[in-house]
Amino acid sequence: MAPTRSEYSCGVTGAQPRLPRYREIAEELRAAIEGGEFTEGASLPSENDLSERYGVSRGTIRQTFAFLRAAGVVSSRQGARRQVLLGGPHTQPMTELVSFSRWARSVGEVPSSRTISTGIVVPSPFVAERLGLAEGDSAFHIERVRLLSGVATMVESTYYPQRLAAPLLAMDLDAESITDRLEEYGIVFVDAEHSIEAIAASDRVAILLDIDTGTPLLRSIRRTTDPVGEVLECSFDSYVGSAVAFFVRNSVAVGAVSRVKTTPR
Amino acid sequence: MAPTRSEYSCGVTGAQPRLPRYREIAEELRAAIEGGEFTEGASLPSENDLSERYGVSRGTIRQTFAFLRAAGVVSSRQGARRQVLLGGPHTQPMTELVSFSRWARSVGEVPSSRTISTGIVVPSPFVAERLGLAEGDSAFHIERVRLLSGVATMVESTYYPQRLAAPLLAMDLDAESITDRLEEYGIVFVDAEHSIEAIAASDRVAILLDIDTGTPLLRSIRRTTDPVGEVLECSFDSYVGSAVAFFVRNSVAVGAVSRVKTTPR
DNA sequence: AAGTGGTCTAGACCACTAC
DNA sequence: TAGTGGTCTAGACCACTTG
Repeated sequence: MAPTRSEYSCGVTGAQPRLPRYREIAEELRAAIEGGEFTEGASLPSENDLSERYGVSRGTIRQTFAFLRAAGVVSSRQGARRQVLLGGPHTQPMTELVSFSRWARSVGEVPSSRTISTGIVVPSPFVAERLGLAEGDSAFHIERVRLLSGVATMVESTYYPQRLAAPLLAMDLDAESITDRLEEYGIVFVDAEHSIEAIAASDRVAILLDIDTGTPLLRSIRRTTDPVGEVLECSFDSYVGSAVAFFVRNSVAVGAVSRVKTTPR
Repeated sequence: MAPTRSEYSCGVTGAQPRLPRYREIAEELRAAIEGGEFTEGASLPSENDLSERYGVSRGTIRQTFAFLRAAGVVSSRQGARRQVLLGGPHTQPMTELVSFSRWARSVGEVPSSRTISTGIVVPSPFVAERLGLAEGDSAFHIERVRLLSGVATMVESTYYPQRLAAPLLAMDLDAESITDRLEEYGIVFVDAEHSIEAIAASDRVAILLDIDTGTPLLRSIRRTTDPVGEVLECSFDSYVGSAVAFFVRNSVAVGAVSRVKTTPR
């Protein structure tokens, strides 16, 4: 039988693209969990309960749970009710993970930045390969110190493909979120790879962050791509070790993390 | 209509539980990708192609891709063919992420370990909370140095609930994989949370790892639970920073990683 | 305009859990 | 044994991309 939702197609409120039904339900459940209606370890209603309650098919409810599970909010095992996996850091990861500004605001801090240098450079082979450039091709480079409510927290050294140089040069790098502004240009970050390691602060970075040389830094090397798979940036983010951590939740079913042996570069 | 697979129920070969069809197909596709049949960025066959080729419904193929996508193997966007997201570190993360031994073998190294201490302790409130213990309750503690082909690579300090003390005491900790052995007891690790940060090596850890005090370490605090949600371990793993990194791939759709502000402990 | 992935329905059987 | 989640089918319409 055909779907019964007469309002199946997009609303014309003009606002946002409207979430699919299974996402709406996911957000309601997430809100209920964060609101304390279901505490950590509590059992959630069954799929049949929910499909009746929301007037959707069981398949839709399963989509909802697949989403919440990937987000690390619930666990499930065959035969038993699903359980809540503690609140933990709330998750809206992709955008927040890529944008320092958005993340900072989401944790209640005021983000700011101090630009150290910008310009066209010929990147190292390591970066060139990740940007998909031929050897000798140049890239646009920005180096910034990022501050959390006034405290220097990270040094960010980012390489962009040349085609992004124009919009980037037109921005006030210290005042706006690059990610937000690029989004207005229709440039969207959809996939990212992060390599997370611990390194010692170089003299240069130590001065920028106002710490001692050799202090442990948490460095994330990130490569971000757009919907078509084109590389948008390759960034080296060095965080003051004592200020930031990465948090990962994974289950047998969903695995996006792995441990790798580093080969000296 | 009912499913047409007459062999729908489990085979009786007695071997392993047999993978569901969608996983079998996923492994075939993964093998094709790793075998170079589809290179990075290549387009994959359409869902209709594959459902015909494998003689399954489109829904099953979609399950296959949901799995591969969560594993970070493929990307997808509405309207276009799915693409291969580079080989990267091969993924069988959960088990490998939890077991140092399995991981070491999977990267072609020989794992070994040197036990520093074992015993019943009253853990810190931080650990007690994570193990789900009341204040003052005791836990079983094991501290080991882990070596990769003879090189000290990590110090592992793990707390287990008391009920695991018996099986643990019966093992030869330096010779066997705890994870593997516990699995034989029917104890399975299904969910894990990792907090990843950079710290400086203490005097004690420096001696154990044969490095200088203050050297950057990559520390992962892990909490692992079984299918019912009972905590199985809380572990502090400190890796020599130059030896190991964590690798994460995430997309807008699947987010298991987040960045957190650390509060000094 | 044709093709592709995204969303949704309705119904079936199975494996496992809990009582 | 009843209930729950896991797997699978068959078919529908939609939003989006590509030629």
